[in-house]
Amino acid sequence: MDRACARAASDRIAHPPARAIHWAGTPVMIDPVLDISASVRAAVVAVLGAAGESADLAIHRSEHADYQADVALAVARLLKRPPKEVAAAIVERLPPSDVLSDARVSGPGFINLNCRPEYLAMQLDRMRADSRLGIESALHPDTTVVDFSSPNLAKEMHVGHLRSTILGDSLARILDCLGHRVIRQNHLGDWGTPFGMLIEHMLDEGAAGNNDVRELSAFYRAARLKFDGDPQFADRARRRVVLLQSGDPPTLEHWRRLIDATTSHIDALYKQLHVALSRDDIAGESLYNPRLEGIVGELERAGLARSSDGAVCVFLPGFVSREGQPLPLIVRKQDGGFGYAATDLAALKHRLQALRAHRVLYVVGAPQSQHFAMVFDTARRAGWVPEGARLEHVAFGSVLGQDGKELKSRAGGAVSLSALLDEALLRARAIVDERSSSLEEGERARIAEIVGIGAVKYADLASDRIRDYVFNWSRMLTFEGNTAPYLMYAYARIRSILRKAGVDAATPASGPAAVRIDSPAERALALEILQFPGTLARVGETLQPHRLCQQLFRTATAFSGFYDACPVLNAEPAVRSSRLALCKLTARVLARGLELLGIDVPESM
RNA sequence: GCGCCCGUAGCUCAGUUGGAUAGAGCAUCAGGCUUCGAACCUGAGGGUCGGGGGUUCGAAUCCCUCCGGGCGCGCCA
Repeated sequence: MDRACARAASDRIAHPPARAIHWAGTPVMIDPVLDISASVRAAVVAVLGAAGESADLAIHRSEHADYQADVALAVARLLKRPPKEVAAAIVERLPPSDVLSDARVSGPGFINLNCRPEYLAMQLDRMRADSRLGIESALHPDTTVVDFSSPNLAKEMHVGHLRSTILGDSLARILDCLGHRVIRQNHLGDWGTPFGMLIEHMLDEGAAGNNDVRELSAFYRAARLKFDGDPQFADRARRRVVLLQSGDPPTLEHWRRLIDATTSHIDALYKQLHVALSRDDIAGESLYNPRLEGIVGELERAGLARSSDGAVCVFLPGFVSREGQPLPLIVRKQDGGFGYAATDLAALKHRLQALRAHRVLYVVGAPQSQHFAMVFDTARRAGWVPEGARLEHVAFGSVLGQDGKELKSRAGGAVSLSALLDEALLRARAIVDERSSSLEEGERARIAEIVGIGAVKYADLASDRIRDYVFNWSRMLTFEGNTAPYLMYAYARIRSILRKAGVDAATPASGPAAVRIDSPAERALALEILQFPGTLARVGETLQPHRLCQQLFRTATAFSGFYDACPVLNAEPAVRSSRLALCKLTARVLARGLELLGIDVPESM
């Protein structure tokens, strides 16, 4: 288990376990590992003495029991006794418990642990009564900056932006849910040499079209061709950059027109994608322009940066170039202009000092890992990074085509994001029309939107982000296995049951304990549901939303098994109300989990 | 050349930071709808975890080495 849970577990030895449910954001310890740890810890201390206080209990889910503890194997060597004997001694010393029904030694020294059904039911009831579903709020909330999406000015968003946008949105939601103060930063690429080129081309052509970014994209390509082929134009473009950077009013006016066109384009896409990014979150490269001079000066005075071949560079130990020479981080170019290293350094300093961030996340592709390693290292050496602050490059793999080669926008082969989403909607609509032909037109359209967008996002989030991603329609829109539609279908079936039973779906439960755990299918579902808060806490540390996807998939699978084995509506009254409560709790977990991934759920489909 | 990442079933992927016989989905085969939604469920076959060493009671996981693939490595961002 994660560090937070381990800490909470040891607290429970010192203080009597609080059984009361706490409301309004105070921690509700749901995860059975916490209570199991307390019992096992007591037994281990009884066997080992003080050394047992710090021993790793290694409690986790098991195929052979509800949970297993591997602590005996780990500590056997310290005691110079056979692991099986140590395990038996620990089992012997387990205190009487309302948590565990049985514990036995197995294999070379594993301790298999089963929970009492009444205990699982009680934990579920506590979770049901909690509007936060047992998700603990961080005891020491961090201010966390999440830098993600980062489209470019005057260019259409394409598949290459998809991962950063979706991953960043999900991580921001999750960290926010865990009680941290999240500051979203959309590092819009709105500054640099391309804009001199664009504005110069605008002036040549008399206009830059209207506010349609698709036109602007063509405009961009035309300007680029001219820039590459016409040295005189290239010179004018470079001079225009200087005018832009020095704040020349007519130049700025044209630049703002580009900004307006771009923001209306990306706003529409964010809305369609259900990504929580607004204009207020835009902190583009231009924002840092006035500070670049000062940043470079500061680095020079600190002895970190020095002149090299006419540029100003930071040289860091451990970074070596192709020729074996020290590898520079170029903060100021030969021509006096500032590169993206300077901008990133200024942005980082701003986030640490003005925004007072404890944690800064960069949701940016893996190819830039060396760049960020150098930027972070420089910031530390400059003394900008407070003790304990974390700078993390949340790296992800490249988007590849079917041929396994990287999709590159400059090659002209990149699929535009809006075209991609349009196709996702069309394909989802065809499936919904076929499967849910009895529903009305408007209803089918709404479902197709939820399913289509959700499928695309989930396909991206469900695989480990560090791996390369092969862009593949059938992968995105296959509705089987670990996919959004599978989870949505489980949710829709629950909602159907709840509608028939007249149960309100969204609100926390009130009243006395109602859940009973009798059958194996109920137990399996209960154990998955109770994993939810701990999984979220873990994702908050590892920044791997695919672990949340995995957990939701296991929960939905367990529900399908339960659905198959356990009739709800026709069961006898006590069983019926218990199973209804289990259904409703499952629905809330699925809906909340998907919400944290930025994905909507349909009430029917 | 140096550095980082990846390599797991025919395909697409997990593997809870070192634990039991390496798990899912797709595909294949065999079953299950007069009962809450079959976009579902149950079962079967399918593996030298890229190769080889090492550490360990115990390795897909940690270390070394080799092979294969990708990316980065001075003025684009």
